[in-house]
Amino acid sequence: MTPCSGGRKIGPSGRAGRFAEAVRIGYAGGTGAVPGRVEGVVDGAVMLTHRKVADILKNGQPGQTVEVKGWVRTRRDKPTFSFVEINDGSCMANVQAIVESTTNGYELLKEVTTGSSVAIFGTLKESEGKGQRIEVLATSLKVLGTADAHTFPLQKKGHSMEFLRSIAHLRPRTNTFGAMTRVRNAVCWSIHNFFQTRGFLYINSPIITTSDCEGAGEMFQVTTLDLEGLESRDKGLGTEKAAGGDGGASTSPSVPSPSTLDPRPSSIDYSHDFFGKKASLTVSGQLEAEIFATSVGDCYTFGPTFRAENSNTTRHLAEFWMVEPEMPFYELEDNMRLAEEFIKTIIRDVLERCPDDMQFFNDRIEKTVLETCRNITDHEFIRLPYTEAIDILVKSGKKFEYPIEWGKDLQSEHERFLTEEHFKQPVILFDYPRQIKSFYMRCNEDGKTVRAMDVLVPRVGEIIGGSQREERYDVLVDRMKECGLNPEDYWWYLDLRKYGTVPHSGFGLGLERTILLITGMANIRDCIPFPRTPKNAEF
RNA sequence: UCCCCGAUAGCUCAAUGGUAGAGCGAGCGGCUGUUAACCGCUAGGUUCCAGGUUCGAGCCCUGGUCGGGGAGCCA
Repeated sequence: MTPCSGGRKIGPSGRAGRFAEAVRIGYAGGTGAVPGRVEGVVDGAVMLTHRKVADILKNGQPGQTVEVKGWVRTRRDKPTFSFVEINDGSCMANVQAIVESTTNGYELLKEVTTGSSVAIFGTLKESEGKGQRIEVLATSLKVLGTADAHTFPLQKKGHSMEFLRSIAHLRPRTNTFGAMTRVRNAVCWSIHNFFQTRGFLYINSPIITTSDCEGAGEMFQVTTLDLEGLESRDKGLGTEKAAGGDGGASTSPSVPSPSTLDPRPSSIDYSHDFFGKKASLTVSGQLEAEIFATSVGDCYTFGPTFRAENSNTTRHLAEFWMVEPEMPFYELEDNMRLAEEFIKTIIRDVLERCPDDMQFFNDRIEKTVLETCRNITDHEFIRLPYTEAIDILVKSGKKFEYPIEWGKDLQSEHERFLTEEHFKQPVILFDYPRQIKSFYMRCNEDGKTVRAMDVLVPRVGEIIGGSQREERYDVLVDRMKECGLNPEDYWWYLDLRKYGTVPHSGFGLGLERTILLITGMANIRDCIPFPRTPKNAEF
């Protein structure tokens, strides 16, 4: 996360100096910025010449002289003066400035349109109107940058999410995306804080991988080969598929991967490629996390993850952020306990740190988000074995589009029934049939199930997928063969079991799905600054 | 990738096969403190693209592009 402090050094120190100062303050300050708690002075830093809107609205007192800088949201003219509302992204609310005919720069008011940037110097006073505690009586107005009202796309009125996606470079200036950005930041802070306060080490797992068994989905290829010089092989969207990755379905013994089905002989010699072998963007940091969990202990990865599947849904991105903790000596029950505490802590932190933003989401986006959040923090998650879930679904008498049968993976409609209708709260499903789960999940003694777990939440579905890992060398080798995998390809993974193996567990949490859950946004593309989806990487 | 729906003014949407409309936004004017201000006036269009049917297509047909919802894959 970016240590974002209210205090920055200004003056001749220049950009590099300011950045260094910000970083230093971030480390010293520890908790980072909290909306509404912006400090004018931090750790001896030079006081800002201007104050953030969040600070003025929260701490500003009548009589104080202030300078406020930001972007104009709206201007309302009266015969002898104007109201100018300024937002700088530090909080949901705008600060209202009164620009009078006696204000220096009053003649510039024509240029003060929605979207323009201004610096206003003035005195704080109690507001005569309703709706705000305090406002700025301007003594001088400077227009930093105009925004042609004819062409500036953002208006005072609401816009559709689809339209805002088409102007992703300007949408952070809206209430919704300002709030989303602050909530996302709070979630990231909470994630690091949760693990750091529990002694987990943050592992920077690689983005580029040459492991063709990393799995969990179709991969984006990374190459420096001259593709235009190569004969087109009509790749289309993704042709690679391998086993593995948390929650991923296994490559069934009877179903070879698509790449082995390709009748065309490979004419590409990867020994000439940059890494000397075929390379891809990571689909999971789990393998790296397992290596470190079995050496330095509790750890987590947190970074971008890439899936080249041609998924066009409100819950999938081609590039998303995933948190993957991995813990030695944890069995499945410990894993579930940690996952539950993790989600609850994130939600509690966001509610505490972003109350205005959350109120906004509840008022304007989805009127049940606060209730949903409280419902999650206040109740114990249901723990339900897969087999019992099947029973509940069968006995529900509800007609589902897809049949319910032990051994088949649950469909979205089944998961939604359990979490939205039957229990009306998060459900942790565990002990899934071994034939629908990945090779690395620990086999149960019943010979039929593995120690997998999925955390299902209302509206979003699967938010966490995880498992206790198979730590028994021989069992893992047999399981790989059962899944049609060649153990030799996994020699280093097997080494972890060969030398000082320990029971261990882990899971993966989708950051954007967490944002979906907490904010009530309808589409995951609006839960990340710049969404990457099939046919979309414009910004 | 599959199924369904859609694309008209800057935005959100109307428009029986027969003159292309509204609200908001924008511009101008008015208003003694506004709060998505309010009141009046004005401007604003290659109806997604390419074909086809028809005397005539925003509307019907074919193909494409893009977008939305659902499904699959999964986080």
